[in-house]
Amino acid sequence: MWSENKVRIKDIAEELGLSTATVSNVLHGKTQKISDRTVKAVEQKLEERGYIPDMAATLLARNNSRIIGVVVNDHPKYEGHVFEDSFISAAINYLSDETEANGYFMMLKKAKKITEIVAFASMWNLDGVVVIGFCEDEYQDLRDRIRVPFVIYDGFLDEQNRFGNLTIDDFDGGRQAGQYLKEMGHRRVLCVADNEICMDYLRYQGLCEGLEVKAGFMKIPMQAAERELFYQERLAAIKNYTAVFAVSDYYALELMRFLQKNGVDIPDELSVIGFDGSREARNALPKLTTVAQDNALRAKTAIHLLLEMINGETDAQTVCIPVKLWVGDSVKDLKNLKEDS
Amino acid sequence: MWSENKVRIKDIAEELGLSTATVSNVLHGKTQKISDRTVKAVEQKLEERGYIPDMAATLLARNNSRIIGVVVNDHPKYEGHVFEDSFISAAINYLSDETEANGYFMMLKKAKKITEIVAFASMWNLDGVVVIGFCEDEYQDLRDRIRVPFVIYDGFLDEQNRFGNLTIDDFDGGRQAGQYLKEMGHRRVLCVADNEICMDYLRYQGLCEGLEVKAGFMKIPMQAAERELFYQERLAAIKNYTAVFAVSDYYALELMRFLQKNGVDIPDELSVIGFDGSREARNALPKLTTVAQDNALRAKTAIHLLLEMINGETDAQTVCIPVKLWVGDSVKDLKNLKEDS
DNA sequence: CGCAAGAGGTTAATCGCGTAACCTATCACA
DNA sequence: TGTGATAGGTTACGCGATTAACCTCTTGCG
Repeated sequence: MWSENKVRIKDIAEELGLSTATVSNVLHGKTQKISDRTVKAVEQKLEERGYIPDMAATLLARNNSRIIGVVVNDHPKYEGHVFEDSFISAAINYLSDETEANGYFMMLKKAKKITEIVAFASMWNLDGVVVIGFCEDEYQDLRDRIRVPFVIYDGFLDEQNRFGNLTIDDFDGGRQAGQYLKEMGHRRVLCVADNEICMDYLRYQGLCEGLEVKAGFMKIPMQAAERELFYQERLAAIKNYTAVFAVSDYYALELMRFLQKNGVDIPDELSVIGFDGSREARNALPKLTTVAQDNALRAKTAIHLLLEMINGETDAQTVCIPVKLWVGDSVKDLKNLKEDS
Repeated sequence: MWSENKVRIKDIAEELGLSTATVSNVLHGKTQKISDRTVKAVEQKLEERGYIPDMAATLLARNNSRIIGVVVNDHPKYEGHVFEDSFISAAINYLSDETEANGYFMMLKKAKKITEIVAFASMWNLDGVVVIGFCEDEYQDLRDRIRVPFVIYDGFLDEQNRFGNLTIDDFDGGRQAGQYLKEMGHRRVLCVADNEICMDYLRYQGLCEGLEVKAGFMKIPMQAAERELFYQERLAAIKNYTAVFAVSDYYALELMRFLQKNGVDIPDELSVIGFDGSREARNALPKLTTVAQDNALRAKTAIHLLLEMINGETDAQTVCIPVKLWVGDSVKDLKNLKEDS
C-alpha cells in the first residue's frame, strides 16, 4: 500500500546467488572467510537496495537486545506530567543521546510499580534499565525480581553498594553555596527545606561548613497549597536574614516570587540561592544563583556504569557526581559594593 | 545470573500437557474451541508462572507491531536539548499516555534527517509515526519514502490534505487575545513576531479582528543575542502602546523580563499577552495571560488520527485543534478599575 | 602420491510466538 | 448404518536474522 516491500537479507542473498549466512557475516564484519570480491559485492548490494535490519528478528536471534530501558516513576505528585518536569526531561534528553552514542536503543516508560519495570525488562529483553524516582525499598524489591542490571539515576548514599547508583555530593553542594555566601559577606543565612533528613540535611550541614557559622533552618510544608500562608506568617522572620538557601530551585523560585510579590527586592533586600541548576533558574528575573548539577555528566555516568554492569566489568556501586555553583544575579555582594556593568 | 529463566509459552504448555497453540489461543481470547476447564487451567498457570510475552517474537510473528514511533527533529536551534523544550516535553508526555491508553507502545527518537525516520520505521516495523518539528518539503519527502502512515504533530494549514496533520486555529487564537484586550479597554496594541508570514501572520490578523482595530506590528530578530539591543532601541516606542501581544510565550516572557529589568511595571504600565499556554507562563511573575493550546487534546487527536489512518478508516487530513485564552495577571483592566483581591 | 590445511563458502537449527490447516472422538439424525 | 456436524484440540510452518557445524575445492608439502 505504501511504497515497495521491505528488503530482507534473503533478498540480498538471492540476488547475488549467495546464502543468507554470508550476507549476515558481511554485515557483522566477519569477513575472514569471505573473499574480497564477495564482500564488496554484498556491501554494494546492501547499499543499493537500502537494506535495514529487522529489529524484531535480530532481537529474537541473539541473546542481547542492545536496548536500554529508562523507567520513570509516574508519581502522583507530578499529576501525570512527569516527562515535563525539568529534571526528568533533562534526564531523558541526555540519556537518549548517551544510549545512542554507545550504539544502544532507548525505550522510555512511565511506571507506578516495580512489577511494571520487571515486565518491561522481560518483554523487550532489555540489556539494562535506568530507573528514576522510586524509593529505597522499591529498589531492593526490584533487585530481587529483575533479571538484568539496573542503575538508579537519582540515587542516595549507600555504603553497602547494593545497587548501581548515582548520587551527587549534597554536602559539598551546600558547602559551595555557604562559601560563596560567606565571600559575599553574608552571615545571617536561612536554609529552607521540607524535611530535616537525608540529602536535605547534608546540604544544610554543607551550608554551615561553608559559611563557617551556623545557619538558620526552616522546615516548610510539603503541600504547595499550604506554603503561601506559611511564608506570609513568617515574612518578618525571613527578612531578618540577609540570604536564603533553598534546597531546590523549585522552592527557591517559588519563595523568590512570593517575596517579590510582597515587595521585597531580590537581591537588594534579600539574597536567594537555589539548588539544581535548572533552566528555570537561568531564566528567572533576577537569574537565580544555584548549586548546579551537571545533567549531561550524570547521564553519561549512568549509561557507562550500566554498560559496565551489563558487560560484567563492574559490580553494583554508588558513584558520586560533583556539583558546581552557578552564579546568577540573586545574591547581593555585601562586602564589595562597587558594581560592575 | 540474575534470578531464574524466562517463562515461555512452551513451558506453560508442557506443564499442562497441552500444545502451544492452545495456550496462545487462550492468551488471545480465541476460546470458542477450547473447553472451559482448559481455559481456566491455562489462565491459572499463566498467572502462577508470571508469563510475559516476548515482544521480539511477537512482533516477528505478526504483521503489525503495535508500536508507534515519535520522532522529533533534533534541530540545531535547540542545541541538543529538544526533549527539554516545554512544548516538546509536553508532547512526549501526553503522547506516551495516549499510546499506552490505546494498547500501543511508544518509541521515541531524535532525528536530523527524513531518512532516519524511514529507517526507524522500517527496523521496528512501526505501525505509524508521529513527527514533530520538520518542515513542509521534508514531510513531502517523507511521504514518498515511508511505508507506514504518519501524523504531523505541529502541522500547518494544508488545503490539499496531503498529510495526517494537526494545526491549531492561529487566527482564532489571535482573535481571542484581541477580543480580551478590547474588553479590558486596550486599543493601542503591538504585535511582536519574528516573521510576517504563515501562522504568525494569522495570529496577527486574528488579533486585529478581535480588537476591531488595526494593531501595530514589530518584526524582531531571530537571533536571541540581537534581541536585547533591538528592544533597547525601541523601548520608548513600545511604551507608547498599552499592551503587547507576542506570538509565543517564549517571546512574551523574554520581553516581559526585559521590560521589568528596565523598570517598566507589568501590567500597570504595560500589559503583555502571550501564545502557547506554557508552564513558564503560569509560573511567571506576574502570571502571563496567554492563548493556551490544549496539549493533552492535541496528543489525543494525533494518536486517534494516526490509528484511524493505520486502520484504513480515514485518509490523510488536516485537523484543527481549538485554542482558549488563559487569563493570568499580565493584562491590566483599563475599563473597570475596581480591583478584586 | 597422499594427506593436511586453508580458503570460501553453505546448511540447517534456533530464537518465541501466531495461525491456518488438519485430526479425532462423540453424538444426532435420517 | 452411514453421514455430517461439532467440540476440542494438535501439527507444522513462517516471521527474519544469527551462528555452529559442516562441506568442497585448491594448494602446499613431505
